[in-house]
Amino acid sequence: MSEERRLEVLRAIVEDYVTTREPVGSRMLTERHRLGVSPATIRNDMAALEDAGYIAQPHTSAGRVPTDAGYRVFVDRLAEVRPLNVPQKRAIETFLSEAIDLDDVLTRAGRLIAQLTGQVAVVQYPSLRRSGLRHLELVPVADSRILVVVITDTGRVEQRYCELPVRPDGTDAGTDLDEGTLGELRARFNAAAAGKRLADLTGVFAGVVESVGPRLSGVAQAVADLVVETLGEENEERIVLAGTANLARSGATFEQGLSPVLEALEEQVVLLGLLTEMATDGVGVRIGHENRLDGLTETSVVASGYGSDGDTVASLGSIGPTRMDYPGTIASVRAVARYLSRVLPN
Amino acid sequence: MSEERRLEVLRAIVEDYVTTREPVGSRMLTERHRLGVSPATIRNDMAALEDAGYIAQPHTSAGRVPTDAGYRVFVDRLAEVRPLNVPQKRAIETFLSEAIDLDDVLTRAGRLIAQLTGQVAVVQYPSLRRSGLRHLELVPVADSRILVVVITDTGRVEQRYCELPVRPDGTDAGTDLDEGTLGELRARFNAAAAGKRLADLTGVFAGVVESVGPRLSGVAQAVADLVVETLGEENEERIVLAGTANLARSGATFEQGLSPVLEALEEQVVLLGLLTEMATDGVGVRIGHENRLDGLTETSVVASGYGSDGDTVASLGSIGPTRMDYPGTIASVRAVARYLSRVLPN
DNA sequence: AGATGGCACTCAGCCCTGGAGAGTGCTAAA
DNA sequence: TTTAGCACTCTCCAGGGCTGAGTGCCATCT
Repeated sequence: MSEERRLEVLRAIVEDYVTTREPVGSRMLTERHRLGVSPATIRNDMAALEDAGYIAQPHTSAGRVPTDAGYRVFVDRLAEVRPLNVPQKRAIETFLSEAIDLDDVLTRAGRLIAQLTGQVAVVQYPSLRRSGLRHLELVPVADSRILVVVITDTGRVEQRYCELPVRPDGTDAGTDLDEGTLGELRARFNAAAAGKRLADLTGVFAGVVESVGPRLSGVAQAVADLVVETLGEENEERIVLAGTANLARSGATFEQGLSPVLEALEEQVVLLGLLTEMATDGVGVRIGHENRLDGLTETSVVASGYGSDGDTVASLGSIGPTRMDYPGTIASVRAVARYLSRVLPN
Repeated sequence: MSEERRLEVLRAIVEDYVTTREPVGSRMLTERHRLGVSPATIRNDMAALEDAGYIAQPHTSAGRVPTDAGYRVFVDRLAEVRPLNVPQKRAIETFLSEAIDLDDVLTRAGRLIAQLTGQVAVVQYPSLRRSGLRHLELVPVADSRILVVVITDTGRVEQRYCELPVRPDGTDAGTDLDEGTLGELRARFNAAAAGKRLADLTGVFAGVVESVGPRLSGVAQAVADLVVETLGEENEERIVLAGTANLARSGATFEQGLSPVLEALEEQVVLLGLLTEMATDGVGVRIGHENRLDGLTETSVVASGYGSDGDTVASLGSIGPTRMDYPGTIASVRAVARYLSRVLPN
């Protein structure tokens, strides 16, 4: 009972099951693949594979279905990478290059992956950690709050409301913040901080806060804190989803129904955790229960990091039923990640 | 056969059907509502209501189900507004006031509506049309493109890539755009345009383009065009979705399955059209086929405009099966719209 | 020892049937 | 105009029998 043939049988089972969505039996297998042996032999191999935990039967006298472990072996040892064809590559390139801003690039990347894989796409916004500060803008909004807009040199724009501290004497710090004063504050900040990286900012800002005098120092400090926090590492919090409808359309049927899946997808924080956890160089695959997340135990996640100059600033990926076309999905995710890395500013 | 009782029967049918999700028959009706007449009488009324097109039977000898027209009558003439209770109002207020920026406010508003109604929430980003320009920032990204960031006085931030025109002599306009030159351009734009409204900008910008000299005028013109376009009316294009999972969870079952619905929800452009179309003062309701959109013929949309100083700058709403709790949904949507209007800057 | 053919067994899926239950429409009477 | 009664219709469900796909095991062949 040769080891290679057994793996060959496993591959055949996975491939057939992915395309037909039906448990696959020994006869079908011999008919559709040139394995060179009879159904009875296959049955013996299947029994061994079942003992090893790679396949299972939904019920007695049904065909076999790959288990999570089976898919894992398939992905790690059996799947051949299948590069995209030229028209597909073209499509990616032109579609991404038509984007008008960062939001648009990421949205398009999401749609692209969703369309290529026929599954749900997830795209994480690039981290701000490595960015430098380009410009700071302060906009009065109400007496007690101003809007702080941070523009980084990677072209990312972040905005935050800043609650102004109350002065010791009880008056709102913002009440006498007229255009002029705010303008001066803005000018000082910009003069001091332009081009600086996050690591240096704290020191630079301290200087600014000192220089503005006691009347404004509270406000200045609040703004400085907010900017540092914004550029800090906790803030990689936005993601783009696309292709949710594919879940329902594909007829993918989940034991629990698809509401737990949809719920998991709405938990952006958790999704983010998953993505960052998987962000290595190259494409990573999480199969079924390998995702600890409750709603995603019947799905697989194929994710890849991306980033301009080789180092990963964020991740993107595709989520679908464990019974998915792994080689195709991996190829698509990788291709989009690469093009995205090339297109991104810096 | 009194007209009032007939309407009363219609109301009872709608209410029962919404709660039980089962076709409602004459006996049930007499048992659960104090109508003071026998089932037989109800049957006569029901026959009349059916002739009028307000109710229908899924099959002979099943109970009756309201039609789109029936819901319409219910909403227009029979539904009593049911204001939210105090804890709910509190929840809205505190949850919205915790938001850290505009994105966050709208995301939270979406979640709120989704949770209150148990349906899908849609929130449109405020229009830029009435905003004034507060600041313009130019960031070099590549030789042939720069990033233009527009900050409005309502606290909205928009970013766009700007493709630089090629000079007559064939050289890229961006090649010699160093920091200094770009800084000068930026300063000129800001000095001239700060505080101006869209209507006045075209003229102001023309002056700037003139003043920068022939070497930069191409670039300046490109930037000016882009800004005007960005603030122009075609650009109210973003929306937030929330609660998609509710669709599946609610067990709402659609004839066509829910993929057409999910697809419709992904068509942001179309959704936007729907929302703006419905944006009047007060809450508007579109029932079933009243939405022309293919995927939404089995759903109803409850939407309301919102905006700071009384005039509507955008809309938000809730989408669910035609068999929804209209009074509750209307109350929730209206409440969130009002609080949002109050909280929004300006 | 490994591969094969044969055979008995299991079980989901399908169709058919009959009965129960819910609800209607109609008619005649109050 | 309302009501009671009655016949009729139709869905839903459970039971029963059949079919087909697939397995596991055993004896046999190479």
